[in-house]
Amino acid sequence: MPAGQEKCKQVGVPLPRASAGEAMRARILETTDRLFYRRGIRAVGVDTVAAEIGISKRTLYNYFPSKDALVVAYLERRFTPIPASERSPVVQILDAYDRVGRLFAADALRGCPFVNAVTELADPTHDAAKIALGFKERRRLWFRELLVQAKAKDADSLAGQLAILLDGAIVQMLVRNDAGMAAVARKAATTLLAAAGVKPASAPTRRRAKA
Amino acid sequence: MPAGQEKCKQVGVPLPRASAGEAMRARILETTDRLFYRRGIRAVGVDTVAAEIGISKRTLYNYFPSKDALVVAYLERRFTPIPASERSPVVQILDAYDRVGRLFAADALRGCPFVNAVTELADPTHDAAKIALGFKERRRLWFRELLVQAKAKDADSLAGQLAILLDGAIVQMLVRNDAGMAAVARKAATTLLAAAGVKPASAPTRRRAKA
DNA sequence: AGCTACCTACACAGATCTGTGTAGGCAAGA
DNA sequence: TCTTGCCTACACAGATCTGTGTAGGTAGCT
Repeated sequence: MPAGQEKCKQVGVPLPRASAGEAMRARILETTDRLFYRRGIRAVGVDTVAAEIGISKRTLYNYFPSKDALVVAYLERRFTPIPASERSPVVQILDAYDRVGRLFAADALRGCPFVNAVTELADPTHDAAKIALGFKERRRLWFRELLVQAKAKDADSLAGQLAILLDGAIVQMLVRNDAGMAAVARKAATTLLAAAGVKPASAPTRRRAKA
Repeated sequence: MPAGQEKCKQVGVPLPRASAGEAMRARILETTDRLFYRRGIRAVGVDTVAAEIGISKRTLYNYFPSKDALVVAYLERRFTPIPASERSPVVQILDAYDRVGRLFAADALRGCPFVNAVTELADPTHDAAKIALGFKERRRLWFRELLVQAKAKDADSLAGQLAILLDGAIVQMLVRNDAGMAAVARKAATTLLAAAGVKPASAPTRRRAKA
């Protein structure tokens, strides 16, 4: 969905202002992400977003027709592709737990944005619910693919278990305000992997996580 | 915190209306619970609660001085003591996963009320955050006690892992709209228990969950 | 210079929310 | 009967929110 085009009415010009429109859109989404994620979607008004960016509310509504559209764009922007990795499947899986732990410790994690949106909006028919479902499903399939590569027994079920562990760790970090829950989940993941016949990378629990 | 007393100003009367006040308070909290939990705290106004009960907003504010107080009372009411059980520790633990699965299948579960409150209010200093933390900690300690009884290895760490699994299952049920995630978490719990030297009750995964 | 597209500032409609103020009804007990 | 306490109905203040309407400024392109 390219922005800045629907305004040009097919006049044939090579979209001279398209990049400017894209930049503005990016600025809006950056600030929206920060505010919606940190303070909550319902707690942040459109006025606040516009004021924080330094633009008028009118301009914001020129880029997004409604707050709902802004919410959807916010979640779609969070739905970034998983970067490919050269490392072993088991390391990639266990790294997922380390990553959320590090993010929380760096005060960059306030729960899962998709889960938060589902909770805040409380409307299963909202597009946000579909996006959240898509995100969870993609991660589960990613886990499953890695488990197949690692020749784990019952990769399908185990992928779901590992996904549950990851979401549980995020929730517990939020409520307990303790980044250590990520390591606890990681340890459980290690046990589950071992039970599925997958050997851990090096040491079973501890791993150097400098910075 | 007994209600209906602070109104009586110590005149010596044996609280003639105390029971009526208690009943009203209970009615308010029942409806509040249903609305806050199903539709969300921020989405439900005080007007809506009063109208649903069939009382005036003024009366509601006679029992609870603010919406925040109502939120706190709502969460405190959810913080019920864990009923003691005669059954084996392992069965009690695994039953926790079955229970959330059954509740979700019966459409009586829309995430964890404590986690939802933390997410919706987005304020770590709110009393709701403390109550939520207390709830999570109590359940972890309950798991730990049961694990000690079951002579599990490393009961302390395992209790945290099982708690993460339970919260993860609740989150995933909410987002995926699939009660089956409870059984997935249960299976992971069984694996973790087995790895800790604890034997499952009867069959390792399947369990008769009629009704 | 003139045109066009985008931007700002600002007001405003209309809805919603929390919390209070007031006047009066009604039932129980002295 | 009279008082007291609780309830209702209703209006309202004041804040907030989404979304729109309008007038005018400004920068780039022809």
